[in-house]
Amino acid sequence: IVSWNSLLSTLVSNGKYPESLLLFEKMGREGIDLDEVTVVNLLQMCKYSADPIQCKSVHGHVLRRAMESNPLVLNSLLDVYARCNVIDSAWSLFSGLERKDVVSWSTMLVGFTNCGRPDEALVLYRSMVEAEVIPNAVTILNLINACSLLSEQKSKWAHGIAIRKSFAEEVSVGTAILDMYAKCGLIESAKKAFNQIRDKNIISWSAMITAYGMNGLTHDALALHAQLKLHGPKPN
RNA sequence: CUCUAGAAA
Repeated sequence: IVSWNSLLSTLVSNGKYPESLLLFEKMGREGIDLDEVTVVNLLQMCKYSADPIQCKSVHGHVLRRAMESNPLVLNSLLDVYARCNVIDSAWSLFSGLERKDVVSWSTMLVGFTNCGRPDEALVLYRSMVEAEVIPNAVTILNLINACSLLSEQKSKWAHGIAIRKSFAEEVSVGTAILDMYAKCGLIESAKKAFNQIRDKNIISWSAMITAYGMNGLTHDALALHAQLKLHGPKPN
């Protein structure tokens, strides 16, 4: 089963969607028992093909095999529902969870944001705090993204949270903050956020460069690009 | 030896 799973996993991560489906059917024919790893791999493939029907059928397997206790399975399922235009299914699954971890909450947060309901993402964040779940860098990142769609006020509020939890100098969070300000046209704030990032990577640099570009500061964009070539990080 | 959420373009 482990070798089947690892084969399936490589197919899925290379985007070989039809091939993985074939492999899956073959597993069925050979009488291989699906375990939770198989299911998670299948869900990954559903999410790249954004296929709610497939997703339902995998959900069926989950129920049939009593895998509802595996958080990895549930969280992947949640994620797939959340991005297959069936946010409501995601929500009802989420509400039914007895044990929600940071990943469940964060997944739900992105779900709302991607569905164009960032206000509900904020409401969700508040419930998360009430539930005393500790947010991590990913959570904050998603919160920032939600706020960047709302208002400048909310954005600053989210930035404040990032600072209070000392996530502001984390690369990924810092880059999100930078980008958020860039989209509001607050180029100075974006620049400050950029400078506060500890270990800038390619993504932070290119975010800053396009930030200048978006605000018509072509000269600064080019200057930064030159600096990047001098002492910027290597692509990774 | 296999599995879940996250940032720029």
